[in-house]
Amino acid sequence: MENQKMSIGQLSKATNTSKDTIRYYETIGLLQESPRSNAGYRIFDCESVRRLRLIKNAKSLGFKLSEIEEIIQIIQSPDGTAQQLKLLVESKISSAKNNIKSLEKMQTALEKLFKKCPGGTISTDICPIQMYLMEER
Amino acid sequence: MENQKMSIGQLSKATNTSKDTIRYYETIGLLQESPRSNAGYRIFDCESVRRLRLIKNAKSLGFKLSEIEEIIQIIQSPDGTAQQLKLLVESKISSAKNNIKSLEKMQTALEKLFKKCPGGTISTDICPIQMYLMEER
DNA sequence: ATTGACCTTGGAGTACACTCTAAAGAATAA
DNA sequence: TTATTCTTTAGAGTGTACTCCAAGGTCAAT
Repeated sequence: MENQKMSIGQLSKATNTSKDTIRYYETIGLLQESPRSNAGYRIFDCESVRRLRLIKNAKSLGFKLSEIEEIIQIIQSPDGTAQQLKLLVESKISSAKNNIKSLEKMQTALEKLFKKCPGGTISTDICPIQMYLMEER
Repeated sequence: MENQKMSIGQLSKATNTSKDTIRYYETIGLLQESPRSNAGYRIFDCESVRRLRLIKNAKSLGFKLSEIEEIIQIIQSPDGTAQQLKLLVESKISSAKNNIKSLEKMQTALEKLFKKCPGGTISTDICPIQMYLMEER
């Protein structure tokens, strides 16, 4: 059970990742090329499961695939440091904050319009939403 | 000055939108086709400026181009109502809220990792960030 | 032997919003 | 006149992350 070999379909189920996605990750180098059976079938093991887990976790933190590639390189390098990972996390925090800020601005503006707009069947010509959209900014 | 005619370059400057973008908006139907000069040059007027303003304002509220097309149709239709616009605004509010929520979750998780990680030149093997990434979830 | 589920590949398609290119004609300033 | 700048088009390219397809080979069960 220690180093279980599995096909792409089994890896797909084990990690809840589509086969296409697994192959895609291989082509972009996020997953290293796996050994093949005589028939040319990919043979994965628990290392692939771990790698896919890393990718999923990193994605859930907002990292994109290119950034995850960086993370993997740091982790795999013998001279990769915690500081390097920490810096990536830090910059991701700041981009998350920026994104939140801009979404909050939108939300505020949208809510203002929502409150101002009487709704109903009145013409859009006198609707505060249309008026806002027409304003010069 | 009332209905000033202008070339695409002038419209581009007036609205701070690239010429390519203006042509692109035309091809996707967001900007209606404009009359042409003898040489085939597009001739725009202040109506185009207003339309582009609308697009920019709507974009700044987080609407995508396909949604802006909807907005324009509502505004241009004689039976378009304020209620229709209000509904679009409402659903945009809720998607903004969802996006914010998911970003905040990321931010929280990232900040937790940032605090936990000592940084420095320690190996990533004992780094809380790497550990988090390796966890099964 | 045959059926059905599995695997392979290259390549195209999707969504989104542009951005750039090349080749050509048109307008303007010196 | 000439040089520069402006405009046109179709079509390709960008970035992100897949997703789907067809045509074909493989494997396990009946």
